[in-house]
Amino acid sequence: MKDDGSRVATGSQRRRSAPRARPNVADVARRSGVSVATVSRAFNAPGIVSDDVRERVLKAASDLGYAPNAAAKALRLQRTHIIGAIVPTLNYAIFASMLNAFQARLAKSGHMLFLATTGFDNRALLEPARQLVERGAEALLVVGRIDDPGLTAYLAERRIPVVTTYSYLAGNQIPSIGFDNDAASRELIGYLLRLGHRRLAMITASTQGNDRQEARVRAFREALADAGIRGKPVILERTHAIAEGASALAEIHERHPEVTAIVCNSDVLAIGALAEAKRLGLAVPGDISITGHDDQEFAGLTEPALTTIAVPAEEMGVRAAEALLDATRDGHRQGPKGAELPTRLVIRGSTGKPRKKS
Amino acid sequence: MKDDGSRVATGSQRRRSAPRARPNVADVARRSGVSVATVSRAFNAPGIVSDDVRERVLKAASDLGYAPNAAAKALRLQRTHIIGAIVPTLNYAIFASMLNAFQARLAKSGHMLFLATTGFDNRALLEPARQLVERGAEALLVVGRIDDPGLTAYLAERRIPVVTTYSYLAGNQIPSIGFDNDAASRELIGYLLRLGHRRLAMITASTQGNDRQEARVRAFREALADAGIRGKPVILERTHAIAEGASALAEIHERHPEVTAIVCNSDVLAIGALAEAKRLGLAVPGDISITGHDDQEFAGLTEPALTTIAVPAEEMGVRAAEALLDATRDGHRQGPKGAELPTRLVIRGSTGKPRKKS
DNA sequence: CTGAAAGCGCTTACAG
DNA sequence: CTGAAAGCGCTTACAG
Repeated sequence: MKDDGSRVATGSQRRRSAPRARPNVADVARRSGVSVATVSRAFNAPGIVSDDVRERVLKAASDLGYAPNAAAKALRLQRTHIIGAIVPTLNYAIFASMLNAFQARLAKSGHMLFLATTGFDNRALLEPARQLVERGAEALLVVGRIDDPGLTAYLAERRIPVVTTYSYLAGNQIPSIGFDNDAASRELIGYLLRLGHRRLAMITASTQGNDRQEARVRAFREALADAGIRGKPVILERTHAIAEGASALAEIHERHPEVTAIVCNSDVLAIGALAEAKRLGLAVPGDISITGHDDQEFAGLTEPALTTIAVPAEEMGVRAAEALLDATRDGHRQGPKGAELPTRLVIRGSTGKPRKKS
Repeated sequence: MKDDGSRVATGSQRRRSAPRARPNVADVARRSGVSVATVSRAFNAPGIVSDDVRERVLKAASDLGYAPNAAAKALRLQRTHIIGAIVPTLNYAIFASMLNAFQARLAKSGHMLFLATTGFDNRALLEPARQLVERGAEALLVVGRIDDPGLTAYLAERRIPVVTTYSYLAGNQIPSIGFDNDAASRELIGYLLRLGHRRLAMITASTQGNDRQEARVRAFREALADAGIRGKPVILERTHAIAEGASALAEIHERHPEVTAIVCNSDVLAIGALAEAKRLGLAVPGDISITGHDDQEFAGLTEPALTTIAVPAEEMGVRAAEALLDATRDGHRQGPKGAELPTRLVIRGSTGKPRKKS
């Protein structure tokens, strides 16, 4: 806890050597011959200060390179203008893109972003949330449904506005800005059924604490049932990686050769499946149709290009920022508002009619 | 600036209604029958407090849900434990990946991340840097060389440790953690020359305020000159987008049909070029070789897979975090240390011997 | 329109 | 080992 001595200094004999790194209101006040109160007002309520005094203060401040101390302001105002985000990872383009838009929107309103990354399991959200809040976050963006009642309680107790993204969850206690995972997957599956597919399989990322994957799996089961397709649906749960998509496809090929279409719950899994299909000499979509989820940039570039579901990543980021900014504004303390955003089924070359029965 | 009245309250009659959102040291002190000084010590210098008192304090704190106020600590300690990062965008996997590793490493040491995104032009770095620092960042990660002497001066004056990533710039005033762009590009170009290519073109992203692209362009010119290849090198400068890579390839095909190999300064540009080559009926690498830069995940998945340069994204993030953490530690105020990291030429299917002269 | 003073929530040198 | 008090840098109710 030792320092070079010039920064922290309690008592009266502070800063004897080098000039302090950052000038404060007192320095500006001295230089412009007014009180610190006036300096503060010149910045925060300029209309209330006489023109010449204001100019003098501003000039002095700029000469000195003065900028208000954020910690002091935060302490005094009980307002940090910091918003936190908890995302599974930045190594997934859709999250990165959402966050990019989120932070840009925050910056536009003079807010800072605190970022935490956790894995994909939303049951481990309390700790990072607490960290963020204790360090000053006044509101929180989270990806996916909050399952932990402890977290909900913690946030409610401190009146921290939260917005859940990715999944739009109607009627949930916590407002969500996202899309309907169930409907989006059903649309895709409906399209495959209409093409004539009867033997479908799903490759999903872990559903543990991941409501988005859960919803897609449920949609799959229900859509098949609704279509009168009997038998245990083929569903393989893997971790979220290209290689896992590949090995899952290999397993389906070996153990469920009747399958003609594979619904992957992320483009990453689909890419892996696609590569493995080629390796095995399967024609896509001739022998097997493959679909993805999210419409990452590379989805349009594979061979064949991937049929997938485009997801409003940027818009979720912007809307979440605005909802949180709003909920955090002084006076307006009634919680952020959710919003359901549309997805889009993007049909490309990786899907087609099922092969003739062999 | 109105509030619900229960949060900010100056004077003696504060919090008459609801209990305050967050308990403070005084609350804990009262509940455990000690002074606030002791409460503080129980947390920050536990060894100095008698066992039973410490336990009592900790119990009271936990009952109350006490957590220290970060702003107050920051003000008192003159230490925020916040580190800032300025990256061009999160929409580029390599930056996202670096940042992901950076923030994870910071979190492990109890530090928070402030993030700012600017475009690719490093001449616009002063404003975001100032924002970050004024809001409490104690150190800064920047991508690419800092060209603005105003920024260098600003940072030096406030003794803000900075680390520049991506480019390793030996002998620079500001330490850098990255790789040698020149050497990496030369290695790639050397490989193409050895394959027999004589007519090369380069597609680069904007070199404006982007030393990485600049270095690669320079390497290209010099490598060609060194190889005794005369004539004005074909260099197309585009913005950083798939479609731009595509249009650049089309232009090369039309105006420089003699070209047999195209060096793209990013995988994104290369992807576009690859797609356009196919569209034009050019065989890759039969008619034309195409290379990328960075080895993003999708680079191995295109058809043919992309020959490219793998870049140590995660490691740059981790090392930058450690360097900054170190430079920021109390006592140790001698500036972060740079490091040169290796790249790796990844040869895949998009490159081959040049076509026979037609 | 301006200033003196209190207080936001902490930590720590100083005394005991 | 513990407490009283000062002070980090701000803003604002209160007085003038």
